[in-house]
Amino acid sequence: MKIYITTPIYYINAEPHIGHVYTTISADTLARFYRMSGYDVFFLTGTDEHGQKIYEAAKIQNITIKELVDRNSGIYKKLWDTLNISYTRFIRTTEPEHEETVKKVFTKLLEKGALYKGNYEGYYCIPCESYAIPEDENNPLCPDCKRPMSKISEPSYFFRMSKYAKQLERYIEENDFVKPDFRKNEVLNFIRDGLYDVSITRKNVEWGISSPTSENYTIYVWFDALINYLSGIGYLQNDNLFSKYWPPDVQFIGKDIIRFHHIIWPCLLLALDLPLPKVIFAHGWWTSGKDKISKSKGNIVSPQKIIEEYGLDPLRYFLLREVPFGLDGEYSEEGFKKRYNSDLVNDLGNLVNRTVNLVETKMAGIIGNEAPEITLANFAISVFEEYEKKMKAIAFSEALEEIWKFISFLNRFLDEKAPWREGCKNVAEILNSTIFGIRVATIMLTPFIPDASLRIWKMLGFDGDPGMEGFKLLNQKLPEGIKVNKREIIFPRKK
RNA sequence: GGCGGGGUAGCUCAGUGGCAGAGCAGCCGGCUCAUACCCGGUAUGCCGGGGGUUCAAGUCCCCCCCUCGCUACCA
Repeated sequence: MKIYITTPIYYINAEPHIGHVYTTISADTLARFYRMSGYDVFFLTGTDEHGQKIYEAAKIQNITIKELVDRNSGIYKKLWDTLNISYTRFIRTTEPEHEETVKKVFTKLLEKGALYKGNYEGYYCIPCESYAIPEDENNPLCPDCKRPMSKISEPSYFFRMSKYAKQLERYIEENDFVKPDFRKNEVLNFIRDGLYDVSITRKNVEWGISSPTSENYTIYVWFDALINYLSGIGYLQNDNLFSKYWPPDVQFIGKDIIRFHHIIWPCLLLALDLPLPKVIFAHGWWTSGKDKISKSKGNIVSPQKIIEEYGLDPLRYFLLREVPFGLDGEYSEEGFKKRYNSDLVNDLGNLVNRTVNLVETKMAGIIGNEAPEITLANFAISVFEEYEKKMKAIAFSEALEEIWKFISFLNRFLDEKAPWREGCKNVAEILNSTIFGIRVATIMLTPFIPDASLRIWKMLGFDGDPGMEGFKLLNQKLPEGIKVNKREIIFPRKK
């Protein structure tokens, strides 16, 4: 069983922010979940490095383009290392293999008659370097930057997208391709209003892949960028790899790039006679003080700062727990701290700490391997079933809620059994069962908070790594004669 | 303007025509192995407004108000 997961490739002209981090952590968590489920996972991410803005930026900074793209791409790559992102491949659009694939795709589409030469007439925003349709033709302003646009006319290759509208409409109607569900109608309406052909080359862009034609055109960046999902697994280059993983099972995107991914991208694949992705999931935005987080609004949320203060896993946890995946979320320091203290410190951290403490004081640190108490064991099974269902539906916050139901159960279990009480008969059974429960919770938490989970795992005295061994560990009884390690506070209380 | 969501407790939201709910926050008390977890008790609502159907309406129908998306080349 294979699964192919992608993130967008990130445009290196911008500094990575919480939105990039959110998409990538989401994809990573799903990738880890499927790996633990025994799937053969290919997880692709990378950077988008072409376009006029990159060219200008290098000029302004007085460095070569190569220096600029290497440096900025490196910033992303390094950040993903910091965030524990388990990508299979980090693709860069400036790699020769990618550039070659883009040209091959262009040629293939041309041969199939999916591209034709035409003339682009419309409005152009010089500062944005983009074609756009202004709201008011009498006073054409850029929909993006609100500055005046000029009317231009230039030859261009067009992609015959209109031809695939009906086919795409049917695919969307009949499949769970557009996620979340409430986006489905938006996309269908858009298609039903009629699709235009889209221009895919530019005349005046100096930094990009040149078209494999006699004229000197540059392939427009979005076209170049979308092809990464193909070139990343060897399309037209490595047939074994490609046929093994194609089509994508889950593609993560932000809601701002739905158009490209739910319309243009599948049309492109239809033109190439390739099977369409199973799911493209558009997540929401993080806001702060009700505004979209952006540099210009000055309400930047720095992932690095959060990590310095709380650690990586609390950030991963917060992003996926706080908001139902797909909706917008409000970020605030107070909200973060509340989640942290309430869920990670009070519920999970305290459970682990009190249990290990009891094992130390009541059982000299040794855990037995008798079968766990029956209601606990049954609850563990039903929680995992729900968890698995939620994860497969990419409902991260709900999956975490399931885990927390179980963590609450374990805290209650301890309280009701009260193994610290004088004359408590079955201390060993109670504590072994609780440890068994924490072990189950830790395994389920691993895709979300791999580092903290492993630390808990080690503290309980278990060998190996649940991230490597996967969910099959759930069916095993506890190893014999395990001794817990020294107690450590995994999530220190804040303020 | 067109299409589609929402409007229910302080906050986030669940709610199949049949006694208005959960989580978090609050208050009172208990328990206490622990990074104060758990238990018991308690408060809080014109369920956006108006009309209708019904023995019975957050729930179904009609009208209105407010709000948020989408309405093509922003990676």
